[in-house]
Amino acid sequence: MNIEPNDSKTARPRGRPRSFDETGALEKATQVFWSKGYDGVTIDDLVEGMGVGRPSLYAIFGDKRAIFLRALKAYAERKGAAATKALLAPQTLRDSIADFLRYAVESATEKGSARGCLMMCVAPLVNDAEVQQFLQSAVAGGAALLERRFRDGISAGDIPPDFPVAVRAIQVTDFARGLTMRAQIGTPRKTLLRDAKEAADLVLLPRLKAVGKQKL
Amino acid sequence: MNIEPNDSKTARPRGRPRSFDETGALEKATQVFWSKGYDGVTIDDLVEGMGVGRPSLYAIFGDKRAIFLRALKAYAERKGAAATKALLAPQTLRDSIADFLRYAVESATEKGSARGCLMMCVAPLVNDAEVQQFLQSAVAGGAALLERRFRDGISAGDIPPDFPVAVRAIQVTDFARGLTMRAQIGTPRKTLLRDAKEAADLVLLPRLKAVGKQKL
DNA sequence: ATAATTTCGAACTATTCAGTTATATATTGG
DNA sequence: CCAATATATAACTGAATAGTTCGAAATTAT
Repeated sequence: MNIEPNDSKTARPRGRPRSFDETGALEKATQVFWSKGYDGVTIDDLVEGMGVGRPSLYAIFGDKRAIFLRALKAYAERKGAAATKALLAPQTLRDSIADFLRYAVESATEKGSARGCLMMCVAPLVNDAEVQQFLQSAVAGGAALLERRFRDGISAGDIPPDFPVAVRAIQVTDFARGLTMRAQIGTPRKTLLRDAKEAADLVLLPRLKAVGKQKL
Repeated sequence: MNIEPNDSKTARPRGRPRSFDETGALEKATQVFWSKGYDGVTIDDLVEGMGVGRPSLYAIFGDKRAIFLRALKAYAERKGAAATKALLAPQTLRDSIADFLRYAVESATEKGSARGCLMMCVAPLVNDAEVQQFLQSAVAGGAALLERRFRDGISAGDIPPDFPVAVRAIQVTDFARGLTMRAQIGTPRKTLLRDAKEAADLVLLPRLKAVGKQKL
């Protein structure tokens, strides 16, 4: 049983060829963890879901923790790249923020995949220092990216120079988290897309002048 | 070993008295689930954490699922009552919203307890129809409560009559979710309290007039 | 062809875990 | 004090689980 397309260039290694693709197996592992949660996953779940035999799984990927870490990092890289693309595409600030949140909703409500998000809904419950540290830096990175986009918006004149970029960047990420969490518990995509749009509108509102704020 | 205060009135049942308090044991179960996640908890964890012997645990509470359901419902009632209190206390709308979000942050960063929230961070991962349904109604209830508070704010003149109450109510809950999730992954309470304050400010901003909105 | 190398498939082992059972203990009622 | 009742403690049982071992299979190098 040899599945490999064997892309010409790569000199084939010596022994029996693998019956699976390493990257593909990791993506399948992501789905397994995503749908069952870290602690809910057994090695047998991974064996079945990844299509990799038990001994190969241990030899090539290591134990559950190691598999999760690799899956998480690969997942974060994919999602991060997509989010960055949505955010930094040449368009108005409003469209960038709206696209960012829309992407969050869409990927959290994709058909064929578990709902929610591996990084927001699953990984935070993993009781492991390296996972937690990775999450912290991912969160910080996302906020930093958004802040940068807001600053570009000031340069472009889309928002006033006194726009509170740091605060609003965090607020966008909090909205993304809230929307994603609701996706996980079954809120329909349509509802979330509407809410994402409203959220984008809200975070783009400029500060009220002091006199107006007093009234509240 | 008899711990019961035995509050006079209650006629004592016949056999050997229990060495634990049922409500207290459930609160301890909440802590166990909260800190380890549903799937991460074993019966032995509950036996140790609740201070209830194994056979008594099965006889009185049932299996893990039953314990979780009772713990979740009791927890939701406590938190819901506290949030309602913060929200409906006689004060300005701004203070109500700010208190609501502040309470969310404080209870998600309490010392001695796991960080985050049983309903937002743990329960969504439980693969059980009754749990999911309970969460959905809890989410809807929270949003309805906030919407009511916003409407009262219109009556009181705190916000204009065209204030988008439904949208903003959902946005407050999304912020609460985002803040809670960040609490779980270790964001300091101080940071979150600041962000909660900013979030309250943001959701109270009135809609921009059409002419202003065009510019963005 | 044959040897060397790598993976695959299936079975094995020790451990952990859920749920139960048996016996001892504490209490009420007569 | 003795019977009845309810809980506590400890040990037991069968199933699930993690990680390993071993022979068969597929491939390359000679």
